[in-house]
Amino acid sequence: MRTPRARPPKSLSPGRTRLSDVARAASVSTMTVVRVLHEPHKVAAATRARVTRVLTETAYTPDLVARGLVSNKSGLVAAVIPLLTNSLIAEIIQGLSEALAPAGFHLLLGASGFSATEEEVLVRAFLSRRIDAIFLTGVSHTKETIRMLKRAGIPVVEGGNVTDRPIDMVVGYSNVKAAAEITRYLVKRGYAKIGYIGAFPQDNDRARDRRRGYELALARSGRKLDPGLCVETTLDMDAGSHAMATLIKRRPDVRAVFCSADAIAVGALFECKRRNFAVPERIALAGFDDLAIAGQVVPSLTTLRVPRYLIGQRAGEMIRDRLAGLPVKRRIVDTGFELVPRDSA
Amino acid sequence: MRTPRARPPKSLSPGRTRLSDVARAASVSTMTVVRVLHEPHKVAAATRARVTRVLTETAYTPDLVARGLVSNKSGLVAAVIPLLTNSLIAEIIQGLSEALAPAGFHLLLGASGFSATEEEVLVRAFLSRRIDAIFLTGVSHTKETIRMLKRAGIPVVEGGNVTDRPIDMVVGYSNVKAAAEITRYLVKRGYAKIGYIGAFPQDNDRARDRRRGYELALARSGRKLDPGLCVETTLDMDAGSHAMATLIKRRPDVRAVFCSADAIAVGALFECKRRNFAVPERIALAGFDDLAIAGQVVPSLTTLRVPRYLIGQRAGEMIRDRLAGLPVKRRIVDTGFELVPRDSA
DNA sequence: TTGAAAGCGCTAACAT
DNA sequence: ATGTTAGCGCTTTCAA
Repeated sequence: MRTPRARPPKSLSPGRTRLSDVARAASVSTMTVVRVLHEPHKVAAATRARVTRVLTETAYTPDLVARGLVSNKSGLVAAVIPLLTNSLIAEIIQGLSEALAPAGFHLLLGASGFSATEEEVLVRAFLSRRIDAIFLTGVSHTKETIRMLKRAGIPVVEGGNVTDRPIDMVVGYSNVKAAAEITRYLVKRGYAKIGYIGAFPQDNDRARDRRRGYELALARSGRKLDPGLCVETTLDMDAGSHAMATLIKRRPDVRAVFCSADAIAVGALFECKRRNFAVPERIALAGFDDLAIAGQVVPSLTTLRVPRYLIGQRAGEMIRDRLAGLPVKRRIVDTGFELVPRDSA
Repeated sequence: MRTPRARPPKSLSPGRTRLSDVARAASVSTMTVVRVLHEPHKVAAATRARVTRVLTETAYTPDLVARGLVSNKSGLVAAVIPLLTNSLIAEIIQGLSEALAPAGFHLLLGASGFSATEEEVLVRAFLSRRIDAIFLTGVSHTKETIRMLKRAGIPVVEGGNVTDRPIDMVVGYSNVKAAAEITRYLVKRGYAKIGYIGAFPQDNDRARDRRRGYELALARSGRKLDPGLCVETTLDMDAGSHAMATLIKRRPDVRAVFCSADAIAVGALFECKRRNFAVPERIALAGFDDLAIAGQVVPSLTTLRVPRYLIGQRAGEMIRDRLAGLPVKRRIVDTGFELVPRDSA
């Protein structure tokens, strides 16, 4: 038996058609098939027709892993977010996904659970996959994360906050300014004691900055800061209710509360309702994000509108343009925010 | 000049350390480095120490693309979902992600926008990446999607609904039964005209089945179906408000409404409030999902609790076990649901 | 215990 | 217009 040709599909992929399969079936070399795929005009019409037919017959789809190995481009964009169950973040990712999909990029998603070191682990792993670019939530990361990313030299977009010194690019708004603006609004309305309920600031620069903005606005208005008026908690509705209960117990004379997220504010609002504390007469409330629910609840929630979807979309566009070799005019995009005065304060 | 050795890093990856770099620095062959990485006990202690040192010094991380090419395993699990900005889905993905991450799998996410053909496009593309497994939302897919997946032979988990004939595995609950149960509850409470507001059923078997459950329960109770009592819309709070307005206008005598999602129900609830329609006295309302907001609104929302996070988590576990070669006892997991009677109906 | 060779599926560079 | 060669970075035989 002289069978150096009896190659039983050594590859583990059972049904997959390879370039070489197509080439053999069309009696051409693999390069000709590659050309039909990438530069069809360079192939004679007859040959092209034959190859194309085989291509469709065998339902050939390129192996993106092999292609990635040689081209050194994966077509993968990673996004590291703290938690997906958060309207703000989910919308950013939806925007990112929709901007990237038409350009042929796939999204690799990692949840860090509000941990900078976990973020670092994810970034390292994603770099091992030769990702073409990455989106990070927020602007504070471990030194090692930054080092790895700079060394990799890929486009990096930080999102949801702003900074003068981004790793590469950043798109978001100033959480400090936004929180200060809404706090100032409460001050102007004349509320005496203004409290704060926000998310834990640990590895969460957005939450940290919102609290800073609150403190800054109060200080500027000449008020004394009372840590007892501030409660930090997890970022959900039930936590908002509990935090409100805690705050009322601790400072019964609290007159207004700035909540660093609408989810928290809505929880706080309903806690007030259950206690028959009129809003805003007894306690005024302000939120942050302008979720759909904010406009629906009664009283409707005074809050701060931030362009969630847009942030993801712009981030995706910046990545897309950079990878296409186009110039990206601005590396720092401040999307701004908008105060939305409603009935709760 | 006799320099066949002057290889200026031909690879485009600038800083990346390769296996061969480590090998050279440690004066061993690449195979020895591979062994230190995968079967350290097979390497002499001294050699191992030397290699390990170089490994850390150079901060070597394996190239997962190259590894994937030869091992035919990518370490990638894909998830195709309709839309991320949906608490139900976001929580499923969060559960999936958390179950998969410890096992070292990365998540490739694709949004189909409630389109079966878009899902097909994504599945095809993901298969080109040699994904190890895939999660699909719902149980209805194009024939081609199913064909490709069966041919690929990878673990497939469909989630969020149930079926007797999954492509491979399925974890969810019966949307028909759940919707029927809550509708039956409304019937038992004695409400005369019971309406329905739900998401568009196009390429959305969960929505379709919920409407079926509603119709089934009404029919079984001997009631005549009135299409005028049913409104289909998009899946968000504002749409819920509008749909409620439409329904009230069309059937002013509607006495109760089953909303196929809490987001819709909450929108409907606030629409009733704005019209000073007492809930449940004038109109009773029931939702579906048991989002956090359902327990908070006043009146609290009667709804159906489904284990969102758990569905993703179980799906992840099934995938993990299958890829680890462990036997998966049940390919069809019915997580069930739970009626949550509250004040709105 | 260690290494040499071959090849995963594709593409860039160089022939013909 | 088409084909041949080499090689991406890793792992799997097979040898030494």
